[in-house]
Amino acid sequence: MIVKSETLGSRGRRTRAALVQAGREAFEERGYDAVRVDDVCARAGVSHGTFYTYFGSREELFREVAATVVGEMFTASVVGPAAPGDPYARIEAANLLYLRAWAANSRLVRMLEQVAATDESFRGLLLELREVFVRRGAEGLRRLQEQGLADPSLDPRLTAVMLGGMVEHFAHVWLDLGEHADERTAVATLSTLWARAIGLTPAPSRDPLPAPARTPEQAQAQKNRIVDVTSVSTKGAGA
Amino acid sequence: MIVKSETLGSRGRRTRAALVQAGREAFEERGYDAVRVDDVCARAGVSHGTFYTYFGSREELFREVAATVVGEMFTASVVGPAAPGDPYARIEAANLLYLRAWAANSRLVRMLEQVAATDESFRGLLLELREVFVRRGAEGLRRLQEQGLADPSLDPRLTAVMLGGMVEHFAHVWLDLGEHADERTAVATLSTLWARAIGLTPAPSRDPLPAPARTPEQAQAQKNRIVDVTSVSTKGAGA
Amino acid sequence: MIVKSETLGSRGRRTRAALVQAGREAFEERGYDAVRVDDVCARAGVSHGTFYTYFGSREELFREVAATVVGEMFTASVVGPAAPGDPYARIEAANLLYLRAWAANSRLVRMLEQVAATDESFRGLLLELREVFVRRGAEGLRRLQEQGLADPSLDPRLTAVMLGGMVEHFAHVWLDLGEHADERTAVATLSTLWARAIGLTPAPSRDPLPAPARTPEQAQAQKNRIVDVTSVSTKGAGA
Amino acid sequence: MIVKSETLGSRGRRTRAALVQAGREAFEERGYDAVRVDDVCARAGVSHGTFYTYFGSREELFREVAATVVGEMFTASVVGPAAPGDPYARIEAANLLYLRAWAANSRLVRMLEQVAATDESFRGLLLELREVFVRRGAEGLRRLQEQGLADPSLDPRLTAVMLGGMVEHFAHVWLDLGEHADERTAVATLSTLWARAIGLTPAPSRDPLPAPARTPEQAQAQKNRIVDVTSVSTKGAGA
DNA sequence: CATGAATGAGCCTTCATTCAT
DNA sequence: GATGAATGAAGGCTCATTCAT
Repeated sequence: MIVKSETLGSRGRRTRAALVQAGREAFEERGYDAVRVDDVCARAGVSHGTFYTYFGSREELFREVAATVVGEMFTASVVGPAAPGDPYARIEAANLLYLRAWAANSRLVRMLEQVAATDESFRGLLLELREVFVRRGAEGLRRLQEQGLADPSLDPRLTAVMLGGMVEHFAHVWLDLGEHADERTAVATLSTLWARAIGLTPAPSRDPLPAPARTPEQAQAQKNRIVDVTSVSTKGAGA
Repeated sequence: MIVKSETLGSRGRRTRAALVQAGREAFEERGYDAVRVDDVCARAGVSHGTFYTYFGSREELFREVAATVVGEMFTASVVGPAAPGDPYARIEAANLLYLRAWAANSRLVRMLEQVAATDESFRGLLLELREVFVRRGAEGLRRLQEQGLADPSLDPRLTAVMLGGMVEHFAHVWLDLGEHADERTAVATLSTLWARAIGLTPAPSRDPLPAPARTPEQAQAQKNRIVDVTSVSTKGAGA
Repeated sequence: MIVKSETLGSRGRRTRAALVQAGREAFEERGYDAVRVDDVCARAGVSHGTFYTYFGSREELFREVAATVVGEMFTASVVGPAAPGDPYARIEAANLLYLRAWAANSRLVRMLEQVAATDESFRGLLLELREVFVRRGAEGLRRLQEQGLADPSLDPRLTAVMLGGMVEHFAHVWLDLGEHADERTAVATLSTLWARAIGLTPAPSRDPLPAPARTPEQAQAQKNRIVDVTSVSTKGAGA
Repeated sequence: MIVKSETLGSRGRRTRAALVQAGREAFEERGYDAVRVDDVCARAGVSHGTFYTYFGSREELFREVAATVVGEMFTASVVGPAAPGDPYARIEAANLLYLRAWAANSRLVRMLEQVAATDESFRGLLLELREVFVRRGAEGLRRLQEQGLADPSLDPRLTAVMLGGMVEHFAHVWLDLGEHADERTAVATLSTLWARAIGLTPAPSRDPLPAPARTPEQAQAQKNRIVDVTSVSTKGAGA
């Protein structure tokens, strides 16, 4: 009889948490398929029978671990409301958080992708995770477009998928495949590429070019305009 | 007692090829860990025992399949020498090929990543694969920089890693996770983002400011055009 | 540390009874081997641990359930002392009770047989159960033989085993295997067969040859009547 | 991959047969639920992995064993066509065969009943087994009724179920529960009871009573007639 | 007395690998 | 070379039983 947290006394709660933690470590270290239920139990210091008091299978444990990780990533990646008004700085701040969220969980998210490829029931969690980041990126871009600071002809969602993917993928290459870079440079470069890619324009007040477009025609016109990234913070950027 | 093709008579050669092909299909359909040696044998129409005449293990078969796939991707992604002189068009052509190479092998490359995460000996193949694309992208960028067409402050390799990752990742999201997009739009958007991100400047002779598009067709056509980033300031972005 | 009822306070007595009842239901529904101690506990509304306060094992619980059932069968199958003097009517009354006793407990007695096949210690209970019915049947037959109403050459015990078995077995086939029959017809037929088989003779005073029935009702009524086997020769069938 | 006999070479055929035989013995000795796959393998002298080459589970093995046993019982219980013309002698012959068929397989048939109680898919086999015997008995009775040798008012099927059950049940009590009797006496008594129960009349030619009834009315009348079993062979009957 | 968490023996099943034919 | 039968290590899971609270 598998038990959820709500039902448990403090002893059970502790055991369950120990299994989740042990599972998380084991998955990170060995990969999904290589993890044996007994590995997890040994790590958690319980007998393998106990495992089945709390989870019906390794898969179920992974579901819990994955949900935990996804939750953490949501939390960790929220740009505080007091973010700087400077759009570039906001992009940079977001990229830093994004990269760090991935730094903490890259392996597990890859695992989630792997499991989702086979097991339909994990697909949902994965899509949920991606959706949050995509939506956040798309909304940020839309806001900039509305403020006339970004190319209005870009499809916000598609752009967010692509540029978000750039950050996500770099995190993987950087952390898991050993591509050499320091965090500062990485964030700066990612942010520069991102900002330029969306045609980020400096704030209107300092805009050396025509006033922000408001009509579709104007928007279209602006798409082909020069991007002034003069005031972008690129401290630390460099190879 | 693994046998390479060179040693074999035509019968053996055929059997071996059947196993590789069957393995490739099986891996694509079921994922690395779910593939059983028996699945492969059944698909290839040979008995269990025969498998071990040619391969020492499932892993060895996968190594062969992966090498084949990597080879195909190299071949498939080479931008013909008769590529258009227009830098943007070249970027677009490369992205199209890149995306298609992934369309054909996305699942298997993810699998390679998965196996590489655990098995050191696959790491090399994966890095090799990535390196080819990274180098190609970095060299392209360096050429543009040398021609004064791209921001010279960008680190070519790092930029190639990031922007290449963008394409690669998008291919995965698009094909494996069902993100909706048509190939044309995808390639156009990726290319626009890429071109702008590196600060691509049009060849001096080209019209830097086409009149604003009015019709959808024009808009679409224009979307895939060169971005005029002539006046972009990149001071502070060091190489 | 098994506790019998005598030792217990009223709370314990209630818990124990709940377990026995729950066990009985569980055994009936799922069969001996499929019953888990947990099933019983859940059904009785007590925790695992509590079970072992009262019973040392599932087997011990079954022993108690079986004893209860056997006791009930004894009670239920006693033909009242005010039974009609008519021997056929007594046979019929006995068969009705017998059949009903089985209707109530067929599944559990089969289970007892099953357990007894493996576990020597249950053999006794089963034999006891059978013995009561056999003895009762044998004594009935002996009385009829003494009264000159039944074939004196039949071995009372062997005959009782066989004809009792006929009823017992029919109950099983009827209830457990879905052989179609209504109780009335079943009892009438069993009784007719039984009566004829032992060569039952009607009491001298009774009409040995009622006029042939014409209506269905009469036919039905007559079907359950005594068979006149007065002149049957049984030479050669020794006792 | 489970293998049926048809597909196998002689080696496989031998192994499979050994498993079936070993399973049969194991089931007989220990009972269904107590049999472990490994017991069977050890007895058959193969590794437990081999078991799964031929059967998917213990249940599947039992299905095969049960089918084999049922087949044997069919074969073993056929009364040869050259059976004596004397109805009683035929009854006796049939009972002897019936009893012996059960003597050989009593335990396994009880097991089949047990499994069928839980597993719907075994129900069919059990009912098939019973049906063959019931039908055979019912047809025998119907023939006697048509010949005016047995009570025509008896429902042939119901009677066959009951009297067949008597034999079947006795076999169990005798063999499995240790009721003491020698085969001769048992068969003689069963046959006498059976013959009398159906109102078996001697051949018409020697019938001391009215000519056989042909109309319903006559049939009904005859039901209450005396059974002359004078000429019945009861050799060996006696305690 | 009751609870429910923990235990671990025991059984089931899969599948990579070997090997005689 | 090919075959397919046999092997047994490796893991999964269940459930009766114990025990501290």
